[in-house]
Amino acid sequence: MGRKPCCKDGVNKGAWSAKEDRILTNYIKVHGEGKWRDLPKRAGLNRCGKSCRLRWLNYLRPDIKRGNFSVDEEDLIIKLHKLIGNRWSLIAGRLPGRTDNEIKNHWNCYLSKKIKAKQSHIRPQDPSNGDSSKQKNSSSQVKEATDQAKPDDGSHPVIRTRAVRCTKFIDVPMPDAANDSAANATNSVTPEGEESQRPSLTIPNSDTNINSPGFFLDFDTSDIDLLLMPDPVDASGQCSSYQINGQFQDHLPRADHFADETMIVNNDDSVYEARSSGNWMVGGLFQQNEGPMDLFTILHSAHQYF
DNA sequence: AAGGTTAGCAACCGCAACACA
DNA sequence: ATGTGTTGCGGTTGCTAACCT
Repeated sequence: MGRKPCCKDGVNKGAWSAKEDRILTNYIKVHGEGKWRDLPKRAGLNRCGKSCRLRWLNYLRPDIKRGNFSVDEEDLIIKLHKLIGNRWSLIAGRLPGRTDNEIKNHWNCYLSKKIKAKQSHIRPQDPSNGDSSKQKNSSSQVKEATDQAKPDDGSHPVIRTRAVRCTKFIDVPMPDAANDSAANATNSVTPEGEESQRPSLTIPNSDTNINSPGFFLDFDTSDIDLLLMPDPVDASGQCSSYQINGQFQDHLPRADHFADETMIVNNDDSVYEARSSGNWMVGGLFQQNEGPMDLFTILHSAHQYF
């Protein structure tokens, strides 16, 4: 047996009337969002729950910003789209008041073409591509927009982000011998009886100085093969060292910083996100001024304190 | 003025992830 | 551990107004 169909026959489809909007808005004001499946019946609407949810999230929500996209918003969309592709909800999460649907539409109708025009201005059209002035149907336009997510050289394909919640931040005074740490990367057992400086345990929050020496704890390292933290030295977003599967690399394939210290990093087969102010972290740059350090070594050292 | 085309927007659909029993 | 229901996401379609010929 399959599941019950979401929308029964006989429910209203298409554009919402002002009356339906009013009923839905009033209902959600009183009862709150959620339970979308039952909502139409309880609210007295002849709509399917999915349709109600969409109408509320994309149109009726009071915090939705209407009107044209600002230049800053467009820049951010372009930048984020370059990094993470068609992940509209993630992009929308960084544009307060904008919905994923609105951003997607704006991209498909306007931004993708704007970028394409810009690129063809910089790079003359490949003659093998045929006559670019020919009309294109809407599905091929959408496909083009989707393909914009793929870098031209194909070197940094975006797959998807993984996020791991961490609950502890260890503020560790870096040892003076930090410059030895890279060499000790695979063997950093604190000698018996040697008094180590005890790190202070804090809960990461918006005040956590991610640039201070230290690291996040309490996430499953078995599922992480790239660990990064924002480089306090290099504000351009280019990090000078990092590791994948325990191997140090010379240069990050690509990295970017955002105002809230989020960093999304592409490498050959993964995308990771680190967000310090939201207590989220997936990997991150592992770089101290004195030189790169092996995260797992530090984690091992730190675990002795817990 | 009329018909065709394009752009912008709202909504639908299918699928996958998640939650929960 | 598994099955089922719910929710969220991204792709796509359809409608309408504006613009063009």
